[in-house]
Amino acid sequence: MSSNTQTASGLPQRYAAGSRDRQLVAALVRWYRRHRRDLPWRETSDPYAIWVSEIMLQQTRVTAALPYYVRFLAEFPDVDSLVRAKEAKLLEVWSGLGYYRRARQMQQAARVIAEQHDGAFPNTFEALLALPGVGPYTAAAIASIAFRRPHAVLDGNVIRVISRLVDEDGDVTRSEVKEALRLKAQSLGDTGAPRRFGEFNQAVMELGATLCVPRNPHCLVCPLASGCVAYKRGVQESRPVKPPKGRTLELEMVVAVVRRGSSLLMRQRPADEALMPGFWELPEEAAERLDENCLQDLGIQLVEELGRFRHGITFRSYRGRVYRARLAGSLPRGYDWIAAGHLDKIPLTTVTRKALKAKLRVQD
DNA sequence: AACACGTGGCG
DNA sequence: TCGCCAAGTGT
Repeated sequence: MSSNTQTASGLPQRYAAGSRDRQLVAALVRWYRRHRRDLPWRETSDPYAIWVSEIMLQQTRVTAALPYYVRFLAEFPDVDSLVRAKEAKLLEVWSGLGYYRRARQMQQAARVIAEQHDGAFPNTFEALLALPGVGPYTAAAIASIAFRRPHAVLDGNVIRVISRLVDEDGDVTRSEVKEALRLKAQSLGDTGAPRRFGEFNQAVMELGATLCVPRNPHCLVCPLASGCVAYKRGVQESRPVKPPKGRTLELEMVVAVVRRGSSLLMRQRPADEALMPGFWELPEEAAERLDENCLQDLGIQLVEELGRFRHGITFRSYRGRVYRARLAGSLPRGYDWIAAGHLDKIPLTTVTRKALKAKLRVQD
């Protein structure tokens, strides 16, 4: 499959491959070897460590993932330690990185590896794809980087680099267009050494992350410039083509700081909650419009505004206000008093971390 | 197929 | 400030 330039359905491939491509790929790999960033997951051949890095890098920048990667591997150095990890510890280590489902899925995958693969890391694209949290991108990345198998990755970087290279003008959110780009990436990688496909994949991604960036790409120093159709036509800034985004929904949010001595009123989100299960948070309410009575159902009366913050999730944008508040009735269901000194030992939602930070700013 | 999921950096 | 978007996956 890897060297097949036809689609499974027998459709003709969309972009031609030739000896020109081989030269471009060679130039790209030379550039990569010279300019690649020193990153810890590039210094290991341990499939487990490479898997951890690939999961963390999903929709996440290298600079954001870096400290988490180091901490995670120190805390959970192998499959076995991840299987045995306490959920609270896992979430604490992941807290702040985002997409928290990834952490739980990693533990599920670790269990699958321990139980169904006898602890040996799966080493084929198909077996990797079967792991929770591992999709086509991550399976191809691990297969090529850790196991030297010839599978092209398709991520945001590859989409950008290849769509510019061939001047793809179709909407890259469409699956047919993405598949055409993936096939082109595969055929490019197939012009090089099969067991170096991982290096090719990383070279394309590194190019996308550092030179072939969304705005103001550095085409003058790009190793692919001589073969880049979009650059030739001067339309590189207009590739890839994506549909316009819908408008974001503006919402208000109120967060209450209720103190008892040096403790704060907080609740742990239920384990079956869709959004950030198991995380701790201050009492909060969100709606289009909120007044000072908004937390009365919990018996909470707002006293004084302490600070403001903003928070956005997908298409929703929250304007948050933090209030000093007091508890009129008894302890609301699901709530507890948490010692302030304990806050750095439990996983907090980002809204709560932002609220506490906004409050500190005001009180300083 | 279209959405939801988090967060931070950049122009 | 604000929108874009980053080494995607699951539903």
